[in-house]
Amino acid sequence: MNRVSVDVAEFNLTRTLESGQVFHWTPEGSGWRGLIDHTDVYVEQNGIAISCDASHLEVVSRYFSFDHPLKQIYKSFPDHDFMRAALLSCRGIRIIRQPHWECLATFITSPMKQVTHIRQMSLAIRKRYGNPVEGSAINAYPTSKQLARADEQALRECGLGFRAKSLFKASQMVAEGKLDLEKIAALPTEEARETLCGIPGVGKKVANCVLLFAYERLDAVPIDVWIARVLKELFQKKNQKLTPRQMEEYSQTRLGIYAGYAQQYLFHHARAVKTGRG
DNA sequence: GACCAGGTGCCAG
DNA sequence: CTGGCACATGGT
Repeated sequence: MNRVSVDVAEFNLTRTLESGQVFHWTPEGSGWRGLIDHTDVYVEQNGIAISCDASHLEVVSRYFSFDHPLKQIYKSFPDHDFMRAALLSCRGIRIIRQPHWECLATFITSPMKQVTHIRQMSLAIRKRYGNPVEGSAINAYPTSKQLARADEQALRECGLGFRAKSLFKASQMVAEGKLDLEKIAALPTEEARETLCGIPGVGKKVANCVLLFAYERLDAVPIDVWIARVLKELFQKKNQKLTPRQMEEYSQTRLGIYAGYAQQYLFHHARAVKTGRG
């Protein structure tokens, strides 16, 4: 165990991990512990200094996207009061590069669930089906083959409710090779989205989450209940209603070329305001 | 106990 | 293509 430290401007570890992208990290000491794929990692932040085990630095740098040009991304944000407020309270959040299957599977469990519930289900699934990792209190996220060996009823016991069927079927598709998640990475965004939407339990919103959080499509905008409210706040003219189609259009044309980033800041800020943490 | 949560699939017009 | 509704679970 040999700790190293690197300076990263425009990075806030805690905000990033609490912004609803990823659900299994746990605060420990003055830092955070979690699994990056199968690697047990402990990360700390002191000012702009980020420290972790030397052997993890490469994995950590990629996972937390230290290469994203945050200054440039901030310049691309739309010029609105709410967006400025979101930047103030969310500064330093980076879009994480998650493993494809882990990201897809966790967001299949997300519809009509609060962030804390998604975390609970995710941890329950890891505990029941995932491989143990030495030094880690939680298991690795189970592979598609491991979940395909489960059954719908057992998945329901992890709190999934009606989402159990979708996750089970999706696991089978991937495990049987009917769907190659690695191939999706090479597709243009529109085709990648269509392919993802062919998976049970995956509609536009979940597809966009997966494109943004696992396939590096920084212009993908998941529109959930929170972002729908924000889009109305930003673009709805009074006495007019914003249709889903219009929200989709605005999200693509008015949030800048890093629309996914803008969306993440707006999402987190809107939630923080609501829960009194903003 | 009503209400809401990072929606999706299906069915009717 | 668009709007309405059922679908499970857990926390205020």
